[in-house]
Amino acid sequence: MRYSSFFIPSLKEDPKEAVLKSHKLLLRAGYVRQLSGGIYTYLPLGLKSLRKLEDLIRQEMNAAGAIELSMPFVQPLDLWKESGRDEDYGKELLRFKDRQDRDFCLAPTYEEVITDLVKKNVKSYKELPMTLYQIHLKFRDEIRPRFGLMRAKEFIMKDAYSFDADEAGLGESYKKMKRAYENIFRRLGFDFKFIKAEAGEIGGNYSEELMVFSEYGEDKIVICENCGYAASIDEADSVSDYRGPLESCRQPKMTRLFTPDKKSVEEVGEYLKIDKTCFAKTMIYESESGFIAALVRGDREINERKLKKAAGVKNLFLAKEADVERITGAPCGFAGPFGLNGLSLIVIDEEINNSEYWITGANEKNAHMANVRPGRDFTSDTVANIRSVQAGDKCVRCSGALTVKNVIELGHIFKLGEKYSSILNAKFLDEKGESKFFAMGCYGIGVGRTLQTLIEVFSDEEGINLPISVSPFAIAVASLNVNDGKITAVSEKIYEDLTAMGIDVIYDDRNLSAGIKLKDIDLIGIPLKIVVGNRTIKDNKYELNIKKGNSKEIFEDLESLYKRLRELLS
RNA sequence: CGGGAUGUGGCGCAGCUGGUAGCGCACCUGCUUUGGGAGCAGGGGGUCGCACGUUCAAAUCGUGUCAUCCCGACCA
Repeated sequence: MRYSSFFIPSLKEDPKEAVLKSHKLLLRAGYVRQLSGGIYTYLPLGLKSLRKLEDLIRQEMNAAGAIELSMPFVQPLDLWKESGRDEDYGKELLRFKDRQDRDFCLAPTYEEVITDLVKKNVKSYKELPMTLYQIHLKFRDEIRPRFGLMRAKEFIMKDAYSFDADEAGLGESYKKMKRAYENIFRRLGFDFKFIKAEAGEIGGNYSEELMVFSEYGEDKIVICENCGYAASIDEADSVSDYRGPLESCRQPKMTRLFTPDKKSVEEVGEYLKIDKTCFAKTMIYESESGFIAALVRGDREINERKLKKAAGVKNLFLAKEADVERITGAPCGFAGPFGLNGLSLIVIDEEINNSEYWITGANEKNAHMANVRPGRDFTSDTVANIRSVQAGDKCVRCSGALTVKNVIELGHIFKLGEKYSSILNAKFLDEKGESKFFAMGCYGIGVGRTLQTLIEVFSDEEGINLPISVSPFAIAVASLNVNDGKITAVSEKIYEDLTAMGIDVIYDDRNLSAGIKLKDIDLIGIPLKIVVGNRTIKDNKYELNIKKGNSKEIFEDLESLYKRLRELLS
């Protein structure tokens, strides 16, 4: 491909709408452009890279015995009403009507359609097991799309669905897919880990998320380096062996402390010169079944997912200031667990229950209370683990020190069991002639998100630095002066030779200064480049640059250069 | 949906105590240049997001609205 006849609108400066490094690079290197919030055009360069990534995924899916198909992006809403997920998905499901006034939606996922398809076309156990997949668009009307392709409303996903005769078969299909995922992400060069997860809207009884480690990941997981325990921050457990703060706090009754304008644990702790771990933080939440007070140790964060579970509620958010004032009788920042009005539940963390004395808010302005004792000075309805694990906490399995790491979720695999087959009445006949529901699994990879994560993980100061298997071109040939006949002749020959060798090459034949061309090639992420300039002609030697490691190799003749290239590309 | 911020040529920004819309880059023409974002000369391009209001006069002040981005709940 000649650069001059391709379309690569690169940007010299960082676009202001991008925050994440990978998002800036996607835009600067001319891979994508945003049309509207969460909706993107893949430019030619981004598309080339995407296609290579898709092919790599396809290879592993096919190798695992999965069969590719393509399902419609626009789906009749009736199917979603039948499965009941019409309501489950809520506003994320984008609905509209056709000209006959029939209801349709854009596919946020494809369980309904695939189940319907298999139900109508697979009748016997002899055809099982079967795994079908596609690499296709999905649309979820996200509340807040962000970070480029990381969370887009319209996005590309590889989704696979397995159908088995029974639970044991499902286990086998699931294992195969998991292995395929491991191959894919290993080939891409990622540092990743599977962790157990909640099933979310998709449902089912068992699921694991594939997490890639990255400093800028939106999710956090907890890991024990000692025994290999790993779980999402919302699921992770840690030992509650904390036993009480200060000796001086052990008093027969509560003591009032004057804390003028000191609201946060941070401020009060500093003012009183007392460690944050001596405090019990009281937070007031609002839920569909009323107001809830939740207590954790002062240095900890409440994990709202855990709290939801412990309180048995679906919707949970921090109460408004006015409500807090009404319930506690004091401004925000001075809440304590006693004498609260209009509360439906008090949930305390295990650590709070384990220890005997705490400092809490006094439920009056500018005051806190010391020597507050669970059971004596206040009661709780539920004791549970509602705190987020923090680094240094002890592992529940081996008591090793836990670490918390940022990750990006790129894949999610589920054992669905009979969830969809039973709702949609999808049955086959087994060897005894009995009618049975299919045992299903489903397996997703966010393909666009994976592309951006590759860029997030593999880039340098100059620009994108993708592995050759997914970079838009394998090699660039830069002619540094297109007005010089000799340079052009050599460049053209190399370009033609490489093309004849079947190498995916981009030939920078633009009539621009050398600096611009070299910068552009580095920015857009071409792993290898051959530079043809004055020196090439003068010394009659050929120069190959390797982006990874920023190294340079010189060759006496083209044959030895090509030989080296074949090596690098094999 | 709640909280915060920003909308000015293609991109990045200045102008915002009201009074002729500006800079850098990019773009077009010519000449010179070509090993890391070239030089000179000339040139084109903006109803200042949109609407209404205040005013003799609005990019500038007010109200509303839309869009984009950031923080939260959701998720590949």
